[in-house]
Order: sequence, then C-alpha cells, then structure tokens
Amino acid sequence: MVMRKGPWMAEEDEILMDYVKKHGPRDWSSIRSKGLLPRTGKSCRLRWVNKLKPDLKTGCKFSAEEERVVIDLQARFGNKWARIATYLQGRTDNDVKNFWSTRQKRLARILQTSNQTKSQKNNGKAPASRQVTTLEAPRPVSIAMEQSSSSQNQTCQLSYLENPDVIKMVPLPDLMNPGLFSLETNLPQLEFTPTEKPCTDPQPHFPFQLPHPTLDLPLLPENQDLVPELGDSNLMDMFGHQETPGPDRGSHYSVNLPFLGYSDNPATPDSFIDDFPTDMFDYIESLPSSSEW
DNA sequence: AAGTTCGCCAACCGCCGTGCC
DNA sequence: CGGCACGGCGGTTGGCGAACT
Repeated sequence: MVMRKGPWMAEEDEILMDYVKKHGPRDWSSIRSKGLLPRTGKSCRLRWVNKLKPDLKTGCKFSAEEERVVIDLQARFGNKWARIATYLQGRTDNDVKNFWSTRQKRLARILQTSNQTKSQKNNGKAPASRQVTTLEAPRPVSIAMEQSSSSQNQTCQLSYLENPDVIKMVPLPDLMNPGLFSLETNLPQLEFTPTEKPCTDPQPHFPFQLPHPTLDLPLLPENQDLVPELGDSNLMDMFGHQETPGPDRGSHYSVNLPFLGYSDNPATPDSFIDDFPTDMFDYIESLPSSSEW
C-alpha cells in the first residue's frame, strides 16, 4: 500500500473515527497493517490528537486566561508543550506550540522594527543588539493590561512570579523603566480580577482557577512533580503553595517582557503591542545599565 | 487591483524513550 | 542484551486567507 501524505480527507477522518470508536485511541500502526488507511500510525495518531478528539477547541483563539497560563507555564517548564497543554482543556500541544511560535515571531518582528527605527534615528551608530540586552529585566514579571480607550492612559498590572501578592499598577509609558522590576513589598496589594474572553466553541473551562495572576510553584526540577495535574483533589492547596525566593531564584525563571506579556483586552489581545506609541522604544536606549540600578 | 506581509493552522520530520522479542 | 517497532514530543515547514501597502 502506498502511504498517503498531506491533508486528510473527510472519508479518511470517518474511517479513523470509526476505528477509534471500536478499538480506542491505541494501536495506531494496525490501522495501516489492517489496510484501513494508507497512513502511518504516527499520522493517524496525530490526526486524532489534533483534530478528531472530542472536546477540542478548534477554531477558537486563545483566551486571555489561556494566554496567561501558557506564558506562566512556559516560564516554568520551558518548551514542554505537551505538559503545558494538559493544563488547558481542549488545547493540544500543537495548539500551544503554534500559539507560542506566532508570539515569538511577533516579538522578533517588533524588536527588529524598533531596532531599525532607532538605527535610522542614530545614523546607524547604535548596535542592533543593545535594546535586547537592556530589556532583560532583572526579575521575572508578568504583565497584564488594563483596557483603555487611549494608549497614553493605559496602565498595566505588573506582578512578580516570585511574589505574586505584590502587584503594581504601571502607566504604559513607564513600562520600560527598569526600576519597576524591583520588588517593593510595601506596595499596596491589589485584588486581581481576571477577565474572560468569550468563547463559544465550547465555553472556556479550565481545570483550575488561578489564585494569582501568575502561578507560583516551586521551580526546582526535583519539585516539578508538585505541579498539580488534572483532577488533583489538592489542586488549590498546591497552587496556594509559595516558596520563599532565594537570592538567585530569579535566574531560574524566564522573563515575560512587557511586549511578551498578554493583553487583557478581550477584543484584541494583540492590541497591547500594536497600541504602543511609536517612540516608546526610544526610551529603552536611555536606560542605565543593570549594574547601575 | 495587485503584490506583500502576517497570522494561523495542519502536517511532517527527526529524535528519543519504552516495551517487546 | 541488542535490535526493532511504536508512540510521544518538539521543531519546522508550507499552505491559505486576511490585512496591509
């Protein structure tokens, strides 16, 4: 039998669905060996997992909450898409991967654009990599946007992965100020109220509610199994767990830079970036080096 | 209106771990 | 114990439609 590749046809899907109904999602290679489909077992499994499995949120963009979860868990687990996907009902590892990939591309494009703009202003004297270096925040932070009609008046919620109880409200233009990343414990604690982007296919449903804008789980590899899995009865207790930050704990986190951060704008999450004032990046180069902070 | 860019998505590829013989 | 098949996973690519120029 000649192996077929490429897009799946409706008839193939039907056969695959029928097979899974009868035999369950296993023994993928026998689909080929029995002559049911001219597809590899791998291909059949992938098709089932990514498209045919029930309860998948197909054709539904990531909600703000889902974005937040992905960002936080990616900072914790790295590119463990399958693991991250277990925290997002109806999402596959491929979904998460694609979401992240698009996000990274967007960031790269934004940085490149800002570099080009800056280089032109400085007659090409500024090194292209400098802004990226400057933007390496000393603390792991998560940014959430407040919706506002004017980008000038927009504010952000800035929280710290190491201490999610501390939340700063920051005017958007100040977002590039590295001083923001210092953790001042005497700041007032603000209540976090997550916004939910409507999604009808199906309704958004998470295996857990986040007690904080950022998950604060122990990051040490030996503690990673403490991360709650679906259906864990101690879910909330475990998420309530906090570990006292060590002196160099920050280096274990990935940094969610402001423009990596998601937007709470339920209509257009990407507008966070798109709404930046065009001269916003100019401020970056005037920042002192990290050793001066 | 045509060309280009971008975002999204589906699917393939290669690597690795595991279980079986 | 080594080879093999298989499944799982992460990285990558290519197609397509929408938005933009």
